[in-house]
Amino acid sequence: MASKSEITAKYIVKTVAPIFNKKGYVGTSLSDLTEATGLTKGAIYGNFKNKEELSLEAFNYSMRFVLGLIRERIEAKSSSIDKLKALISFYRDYTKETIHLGGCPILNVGIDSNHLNPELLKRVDYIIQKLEDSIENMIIEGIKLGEIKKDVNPQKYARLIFSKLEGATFMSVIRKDEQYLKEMTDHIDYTIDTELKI
Amino acid sequence: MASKSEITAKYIVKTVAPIFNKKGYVGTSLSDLTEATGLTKGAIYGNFKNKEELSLEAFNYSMRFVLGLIRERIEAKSSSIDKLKALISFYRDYTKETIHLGGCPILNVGIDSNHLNPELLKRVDYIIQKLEDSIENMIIEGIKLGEIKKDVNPQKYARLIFSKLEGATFMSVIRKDEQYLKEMTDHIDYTIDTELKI
DNA sequence: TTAAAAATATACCGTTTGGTATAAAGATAA
DNA sequence: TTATCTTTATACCAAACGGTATATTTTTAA
Repeated sequence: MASKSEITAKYIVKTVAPIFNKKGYVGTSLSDLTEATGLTKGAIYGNFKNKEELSLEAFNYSMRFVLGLIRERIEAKSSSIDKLKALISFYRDYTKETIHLGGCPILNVGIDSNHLNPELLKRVDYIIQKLEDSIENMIIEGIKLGEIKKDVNPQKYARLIFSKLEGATFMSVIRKDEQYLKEMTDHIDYTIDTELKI
Repeated sequence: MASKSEITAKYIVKTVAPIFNKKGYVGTSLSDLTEATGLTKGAIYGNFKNKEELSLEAFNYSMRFVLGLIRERIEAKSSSIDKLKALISFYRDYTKETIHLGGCPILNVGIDSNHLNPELLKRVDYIIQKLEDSIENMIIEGIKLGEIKKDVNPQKYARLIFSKLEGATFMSVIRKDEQYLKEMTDHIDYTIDTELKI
């Protein structure tokens, strides 16, 4: 059975995750956190060492959420091409899927931590690597199973796809225009059909 | 003749631009600014209304710098395809070109201002639109002059190209790996040759 | 039901924040 | 050289910052 503080800790993380994601680490004050949670500093500092630890947990929470959605979509598919396209399809509605988080945590926390919080940046780097590896492995698997052309460079292709997705996400989020993600995901789908598929 | 305060104002903007770009608006304190400039609050507030105005001027300065470099490269070329490729080529070394600014101001200030500073965000939006229009016009010109296929959608293509460039920039900056920008610019060059060029 | 333990609230700390009023210094023109 | 005007430095302000010690409440287990 979960203790009281475990429940509180989870509640805090869930509640403050969108705030850290939107306002950034320095932009988020303790009073933002107490106001949003309805708790006091005592409750927060009883469950977390300091603001930095909480912000790291908040990022982890946001990423678990996003990665969970991605995993769901991918695991529902069997072939490599379908898995790849399921990932792309997820990003087609990415702004809607992550609106309650306040945008893409990779983008937000990546930029936010780049010159201010090396530990958080390391975590972002790790997550990106993980996602890229996942794309790369889909392609490798596709080649093995004869679904994808042998001369495709899996790592290079994974990097390109992920960069494109993040770029379109940035544009859609900043400009409040889904068109960027729509067109980019269509474009990636097209290249999968023409350049990857056998 | 430039007055004393005009020179000082320019010096301040130039000096603080990389700080705002790296640390963001809230992450940059007045003491950061006095320390970097060697001036006092009196000098700064004698030349700028407040921190917000200065941060806007800092972003404008950074963008003038970047746009100036781009313009240089593009104006050296005559054909539309060459202009397009000059822009792409600029982004190939984008991290090096903007390292003293502390990364891409569009990316940094875009994310930073998105949930905290609507006015700055509007300015970022305007700059993006301007750059996209510039790409779009190159393509339109290319179609007119018979260099680029007629069935290409200039606006759509401009959005795709710019999103790709920003995405790769993000990845290269965050992961400290030029490979993303190298591969992406190669890829865009390739699509120009295969999809645009007649 | 009660005593111990755990979790939360309150009250406070020194420091830093953005900003300003005023004093001092520097430039300018007569 | 002097008086005026502009620019910068100094000294100060209230408010907000992250964080902590302690008091109070709530949960837990006997």
